[in-house]
Amino acid sequence: MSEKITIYDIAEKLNISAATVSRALNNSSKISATTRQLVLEAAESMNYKQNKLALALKSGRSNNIGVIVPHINRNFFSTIIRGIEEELNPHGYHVIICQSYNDEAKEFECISTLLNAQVDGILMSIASVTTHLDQIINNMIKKEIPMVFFDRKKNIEGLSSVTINDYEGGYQATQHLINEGCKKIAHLAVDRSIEIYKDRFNGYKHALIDNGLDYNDKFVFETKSNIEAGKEAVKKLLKLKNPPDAIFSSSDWVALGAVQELRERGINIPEDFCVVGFSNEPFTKFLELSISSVDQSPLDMGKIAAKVFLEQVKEGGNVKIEQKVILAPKLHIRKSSLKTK
Amino acid sequence: MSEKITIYDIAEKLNISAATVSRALNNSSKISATTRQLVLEAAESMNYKQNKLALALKSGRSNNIGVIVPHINRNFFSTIIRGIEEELNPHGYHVIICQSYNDEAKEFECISTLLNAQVDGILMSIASVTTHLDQIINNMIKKEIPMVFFDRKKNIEGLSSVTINDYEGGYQATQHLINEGCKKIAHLAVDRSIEIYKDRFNGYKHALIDNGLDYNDKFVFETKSNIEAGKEAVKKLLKLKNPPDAIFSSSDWVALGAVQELRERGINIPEDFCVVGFSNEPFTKFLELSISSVDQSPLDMGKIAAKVFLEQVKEGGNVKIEQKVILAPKLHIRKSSLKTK
DNA sequence: CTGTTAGCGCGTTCAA
DNA sequence: TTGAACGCGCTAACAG
Repeated sequence: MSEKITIYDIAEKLNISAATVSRALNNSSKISATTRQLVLEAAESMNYKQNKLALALKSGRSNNIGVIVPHINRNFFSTIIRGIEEELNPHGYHVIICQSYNDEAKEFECISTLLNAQVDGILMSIASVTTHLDQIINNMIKKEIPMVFFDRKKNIEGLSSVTINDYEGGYQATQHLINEGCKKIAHLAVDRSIEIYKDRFNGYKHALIDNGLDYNDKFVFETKSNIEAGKEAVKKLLKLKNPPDAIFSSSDWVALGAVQELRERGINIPEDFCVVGFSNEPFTKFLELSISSVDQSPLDMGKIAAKVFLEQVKEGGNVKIEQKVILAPKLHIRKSSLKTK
Repeated sequence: MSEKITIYDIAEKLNISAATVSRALNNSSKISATTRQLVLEAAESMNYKQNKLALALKSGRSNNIGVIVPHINRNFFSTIIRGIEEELNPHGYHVIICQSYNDEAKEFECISTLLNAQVDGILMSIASVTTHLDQIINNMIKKEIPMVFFDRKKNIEGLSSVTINDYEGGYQATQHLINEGCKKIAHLAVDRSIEIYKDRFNGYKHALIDNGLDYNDKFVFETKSNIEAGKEAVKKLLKLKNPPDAIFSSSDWVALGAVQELRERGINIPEDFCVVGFSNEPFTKFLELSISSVDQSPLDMGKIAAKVFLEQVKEGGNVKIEQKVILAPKLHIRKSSLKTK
């Protein structure tokens, strides 16, 4: 009864050709209103569903687009994905998600997988700076499969990206700590071979310099992006002869770990030590000791990345548009860094 | 150079037929070792990639499976998805994710979308109890497209599900509160038309009865699953003539809102009021006032759901296997409900 | 306005 | 062991 219904089935029933059915279904102009009506009704009653696969095979387009993120279970990334979906679904695109787990090899697999699945484009946040990526991206450019980076990008000619101004974010966070009276500000940087973390670090560094404070190598660590890493970093920092009185962390999770370790040692926040994180993960807000953090407006980032992709395909691949959208970061000041004035 | 390479291209190069190329690539037995070797080398050098779309059109299988969850940005669901991926990727399946946003109509769209995309199966957690679902699921059964429920299921003959024992979870949480000396335990239930919430409620109710405590309708609210709803619920509960001294919430987010509201009003937790949540979201653990919660082992749930799906397709649709896997919940006791003895 | 034909890329008959 | 032909379901080109 509900076996696969094709346009041939409905053509047969109506004693017309499959092509006519196709035209009726696709709102072609070259068809009479009556037959169109007939076809539509028949299709409805027979519970016809278009086979997207055949369409994809025919058109060379799958209407699927791939999204690659390091981790799906970070609010930042899941929110970006929501933004992408909200923008793309109305245009008939579906989103296939892969996780790179910040692993180069896994990321390579993700791209291959998606390309095998014949996606019409890839929106991604890179796991790391890899040379492998170069050749695969060259292939994509030749095949005219758009790739759009969000958040973590690579600078590749012809490819668009949507990022925030991470330098500015790092600068704002550090300036805020300085304004609060912190003199010895440490920085926990994650992996500075990735542009965003490098930029945040540079923002931090230049804010120090611009304010006449010393930049100190010993105050900067690269860590994993998790709670434990934050705890470890604090342990190391407090062992220094002249320990810091504040931390600007490029990761909220690291910031959280730092806060936990500091409190465990009886250090008062924010009176004796201030902490600022990055990403504005929801938990930073609802902790009793809420953590200041830099918001990256992930929903907008996702939506804009999707829009950039749509413009790319709209141009039919003839016009190469390379957009570099840079969003403004927004520092949310909370208890962890706000000394009562 | 890297235009689309088909088996015809490599057939032409080798002066053989496309069929032979196909055979070589698919490890057919009916081919000589030499030609196979030749084909494999040529394919490699020409950077041939199989067109999965054509394969899917031909075989009727896409190697994509759809996953539908209410929200992607809940750690519980994103972890389930990770479990599904970890289990399914090695078998060549890719995962397409859709969000139903707990909306019936949207959920209906998700299923249609996925079926249109010719997925080989759907793993889902339902948004609500809908009659629409029945007919669409009947179609899937006829078409022999497996559907597996996880967490939020519907009881439909022939369909498998992976859930936890929510009744037991509710019972454990409530028993724990009773053991801590709480006498008047309220329950925040989300939507009891959904089985899991009904079961948790029943576990709560029977724990009360089994311990000789009164069950009181006025102590049970249905709320949305967010922080604000928790705050509102507490406001209402505290207005009662004889207010409760504990809350068992079916949602961690609601529990968090409740805790926030209670503390805002200067009520001591856990001394004067205990709170237990459900889902074991990460934040429950790292709050300074950590919240007790019932863990649902989402990673296992995802993996098992995937395994159930794999067994289903392995049987080739001939054998109907209906599995109802029920995992054990695990209560994690934290500060919000542990009175110092 | 409608029908016929062809082809998207693949696997799988049926012959040879 | 290999090749030619076909069909999966659809749309686009060309006729009529």
